[in-house]
Amino acid sequence: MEMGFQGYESELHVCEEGTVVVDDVWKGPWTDYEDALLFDYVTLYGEGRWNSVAVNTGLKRTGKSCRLRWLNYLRPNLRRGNITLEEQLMILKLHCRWGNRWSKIASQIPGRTDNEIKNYWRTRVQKQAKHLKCDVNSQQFRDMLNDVFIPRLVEKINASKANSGEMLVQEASAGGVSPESWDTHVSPLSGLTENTYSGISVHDCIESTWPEFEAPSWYMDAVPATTGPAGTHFAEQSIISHQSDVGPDQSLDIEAWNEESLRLLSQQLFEEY
DNA sequence: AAGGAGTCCAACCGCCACAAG
DNA sequence: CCTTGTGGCGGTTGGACTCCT
Repeated sequence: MEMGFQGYESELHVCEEGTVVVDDVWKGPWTDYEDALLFDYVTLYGEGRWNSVAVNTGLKRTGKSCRLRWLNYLRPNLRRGNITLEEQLMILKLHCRWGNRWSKIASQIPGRTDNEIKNYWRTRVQKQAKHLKCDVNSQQFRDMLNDVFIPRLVEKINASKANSGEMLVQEASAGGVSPESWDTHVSPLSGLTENTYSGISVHDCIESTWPEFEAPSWYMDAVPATTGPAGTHFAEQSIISHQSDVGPDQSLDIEAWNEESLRLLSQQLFEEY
């Protein structure tokens, strides 16, 4: 063995099922041994110099592969499980600001990886756009996010907070339309036509593909379920360019992360708009 | 029960930026 | 400057899993 990382000299010699060897480099799923080896090494010597990690441990993986495995799977403080409502809210808001800059978005959501957020966006959010037959990067879809999805998320979060007696998250000021103000925001956005959505009911779309966004009563009242958003009213607003960086990063200390800090960060995000 | 469709996610790929020589 | 090595990032893919008919 090349530079045997102590304790593992005799273990890394069998290529497990599913692993492919190309030019003496293993590809495919990581084995428990590889994980343990990488974890122990990085814990001992720290992150960085990933090609050295591969060489010094004897792992037949590329440095890139080691880095990815560490960041997306082995790194401590990774948060597992479903994306919470608060996290969904932050993803939507931060994507409005930064676009597909997944690592930057991930840096604001402790415990989540850029890969997770990217996957979430593709499987959940892009699906919405697809069902609505509009481009996920289009102004129309961003308006939908800001006017329908985000306010609804805030509503859901507040409902759950209210039940537990916690402080409420501020109503989205990012163009969010309250039930009371709905009729006063008569400003149909250009492009929001019957044709754009091909007659698909936004409500039906949301219901079928994104259950968390169970439509609130004010939305149901305003949007005819059979015709979709055409002819309905959306608050006119300026969408902050996803290219524009606003203020310094406000990363949280991962070590100190908890539900409360995430909630506070969510509030900060609203106040910035 | 079977198999086809849809979903999710880990892992890889290609490109780019940057630093060192 | 140019080349090379490395790390980081976003996009894509393939397989496992779940759901539906």
